Amino acid sequence: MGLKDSTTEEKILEAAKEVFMKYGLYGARMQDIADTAGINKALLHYYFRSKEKLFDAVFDGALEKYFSQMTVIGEKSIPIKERLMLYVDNMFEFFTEYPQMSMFIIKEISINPEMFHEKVKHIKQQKASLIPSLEEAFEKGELKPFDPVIFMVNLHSLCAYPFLASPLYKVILKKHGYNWDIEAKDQIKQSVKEFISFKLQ
Amino acid sequence: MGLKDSTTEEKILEAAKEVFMKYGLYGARMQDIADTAGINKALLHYYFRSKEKLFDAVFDGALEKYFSQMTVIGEKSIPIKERLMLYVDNMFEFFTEYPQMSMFIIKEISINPEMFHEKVKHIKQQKASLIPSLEEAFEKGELKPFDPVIFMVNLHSLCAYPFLASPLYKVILKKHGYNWDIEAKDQIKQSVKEFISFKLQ
DNA sequence: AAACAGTTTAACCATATGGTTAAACTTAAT
DNA sequence: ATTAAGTTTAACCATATGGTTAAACTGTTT
Repeated sequence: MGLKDSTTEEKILEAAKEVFMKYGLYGARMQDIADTAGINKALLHYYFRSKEKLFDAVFDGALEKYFSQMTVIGEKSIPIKERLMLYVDNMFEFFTEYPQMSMFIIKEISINPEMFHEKVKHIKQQKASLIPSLEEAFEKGELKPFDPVIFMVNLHSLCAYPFLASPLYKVILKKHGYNWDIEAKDQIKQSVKEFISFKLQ
Repeated sequence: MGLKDSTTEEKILEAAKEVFMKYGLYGARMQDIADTAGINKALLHYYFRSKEKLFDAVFDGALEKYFSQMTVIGEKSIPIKERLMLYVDNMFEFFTEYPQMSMFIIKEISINPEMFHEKVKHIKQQKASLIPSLEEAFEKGELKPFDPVIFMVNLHSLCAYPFLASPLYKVILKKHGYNWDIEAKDQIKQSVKEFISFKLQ
């Protein structure tokens, strides 16, 4: 089996990403993927034995990329507040590049949680997290203590939701005279930083 | 055509809600809906002419319920800060009752934005919003001024995302010793209130 | 050039899918 | 009891769907 970067295999994976991310495992059609890749439908089965296997390749790739991103936490030498700001920058950059990724992952997990339970075991256990750094900062008195896990939930909410809901916001914000792609996204990033600055004062 | 509350029609709508919310328009199967409702597949077409019509009934209902909820903004006599806290309570209550609704609406809009553009015209234009009340509070000097639209985006992020991502959080928070259904949800609500309190000081 | 392995295609196959139809059933009005 | 209208069902239909197969094509090795 050609594990090398066959152009065909790449084309298939690219097309599969596009179609699976839009319609999900159930909603996606193999013919649609083949058409998008510009190849014969039988080739899909030649490179990936079945729809499920092809989906797994796409989903595993997404999961890996997503959790890698979420564990980019910067140098420990940098002050925690600055690291949090960089974290916000990273998240906005990531979600700008992959706006559908959160939706895809969350939706597929909600349809088939068992599968995720299986996969989460294979993901490198408990990767780097900002939580220990926050706790350290509490001890050193650099930050007023609060629950770091709940804080990270809030932080992710502020960063991820605008992208998740961007199909909605593109319509709604326009009514208020904002353009999502041009200014709104950056204004929101700025406001997230202000929001957490208040909390960190 | 029986527009009265026929038990069969209700059963169909209930089942359709369940299946469409889980799999979306493309992914849902009419047979699945019929089985869930415990009726014959042909009955679906008797009450709703086609899959699309049935979907529309479900989606329109969801859209109506969603936008109604988002425009419950409380009495103008109540101070703005209290009204915002009540707004948070309302959102958490709403998302607890309909945890899949945000995902459903956003996902379907992202697949078919044109349809949403059509429907949004029929929704009562520009329903009640907290934004004018915020602006009024700025003028009266009750609040330090900030962009009220962007603030509402942040507020919705903080409230909606935890529910959207709950399939993920149910797994991830468990690793940190939190149980989503028992305490985490309430702790997050509390933290959202603190978060916006900082901003409003 | 012959042999060979890897790749691609067209033609299939069985089943699933959205939808239709005509007949059977139910219920209330005459 | 008969009629009529609304409701429900089983049996179909055409097409879409995931998947298979055997043959054809391509490039490399001998």
